[in-house]
Amino acid sequence: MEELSTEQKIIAAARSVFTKKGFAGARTRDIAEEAGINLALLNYYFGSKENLFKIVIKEKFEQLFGMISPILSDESVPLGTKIKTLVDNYTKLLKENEELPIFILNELSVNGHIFDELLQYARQISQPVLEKQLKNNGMTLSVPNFIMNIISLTIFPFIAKPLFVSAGLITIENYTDFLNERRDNIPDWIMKLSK
Amino acid sequence: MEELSTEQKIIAAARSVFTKKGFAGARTRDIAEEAGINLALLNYYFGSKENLFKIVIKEKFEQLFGMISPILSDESVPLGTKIKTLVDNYTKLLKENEELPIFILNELSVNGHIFDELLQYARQISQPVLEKQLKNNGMTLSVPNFIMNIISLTIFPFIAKPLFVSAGLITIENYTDFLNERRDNIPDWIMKLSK
DNA sequence: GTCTATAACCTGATAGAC
DNA sequence: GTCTATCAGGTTATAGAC
Repeated sequence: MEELSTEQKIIAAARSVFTKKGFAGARTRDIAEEAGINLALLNYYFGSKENLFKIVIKEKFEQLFGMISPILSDESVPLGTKIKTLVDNYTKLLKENEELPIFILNELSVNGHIFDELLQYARQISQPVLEKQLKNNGMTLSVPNFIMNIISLTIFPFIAKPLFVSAGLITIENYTDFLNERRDNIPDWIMKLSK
Repeated sequence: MEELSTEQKIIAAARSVFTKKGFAGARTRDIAEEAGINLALLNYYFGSKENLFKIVIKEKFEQLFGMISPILSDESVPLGTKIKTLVDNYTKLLKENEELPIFILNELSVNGHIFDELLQYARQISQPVLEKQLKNNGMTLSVPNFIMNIISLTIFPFIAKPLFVSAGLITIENYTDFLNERRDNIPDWIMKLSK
């Protein structure tokens, strides 16, 4: 077990605080404290709150959306496998990072300008491969709808957790089971509603 | 056209600023300015930023989630009509209030404690009516999955708009058409994947 | 009720010692 | 590199005149 460098300790703390509180709600003091270092040191290494934030948001954005294009664009993988891989990977990722989607999507909505550089170099999803596969499987759905359906059904239940729990629809103890059950069902659902 | 009272002008401005920036990112100065009044007056009427926020968040929460239970609980309405009503109402509401879902869901995640009182009195969704209707329609899906599927497919596309646009999947000009097309398709999709 | 002025506090960032 | 101390600026909230 290796000790983290000071720089890495700060980034780790920044990940934790920023994803929980958002940019505006996070305080550099809290990050410093969680990193076990002094506030001055944070500025020594990263110069400003915004610089540190950009490092974290870039990382998290990539973590959340970086997998879509590689998985969907591979021509040699059958459509059914792609769906299953995407749903499985997201469910695993989000179980371990519950605040991730709401963090990214909220910052995208509130501080969209911070993403300008980031999105400029973002992999654009290539549609022709998927289009062909959908057609070959006798499916009439458009590619954007196909992708939207997968990630809506998979990601939204994580975002809506506090709501569903408080509405009495699912208990907090059963929520993981609920998500696992959905993970196993979504691929079939997607095939059904793509025809 | 009636003039708004000062109190109402402040609330209107608070709605606008809070939903765009979130609690932490919003400044009372901006709210006062947008209301066309002085900062002191805001505190004269509402005492604190948090008090004003509670009024707005309660209103918005109700606007976003208040419709679910009344629509779904009415025993005399056929299942297909319920789905269509829910999807239509949400699409209309969110077209006019794009930041609404991310605002509520983010505050729920970041400042959950503010909702404590609010959720205490929240209508719990009664499941027996829906359960019966699902069964009578030969459907095997559980009620929580049924509700989750409807609101995932309907609400998430609004939240994911900046993402889909920047990924080059849909242009900003075509997004409204995309949402309208989905609104018309989702009821069929829901029926399909509930069997 | 509404304003100006200011208090009280908080937060990001820096100076300077070690 | 790391710390303590502090600055500079911003933000919420209030005092007090009108």
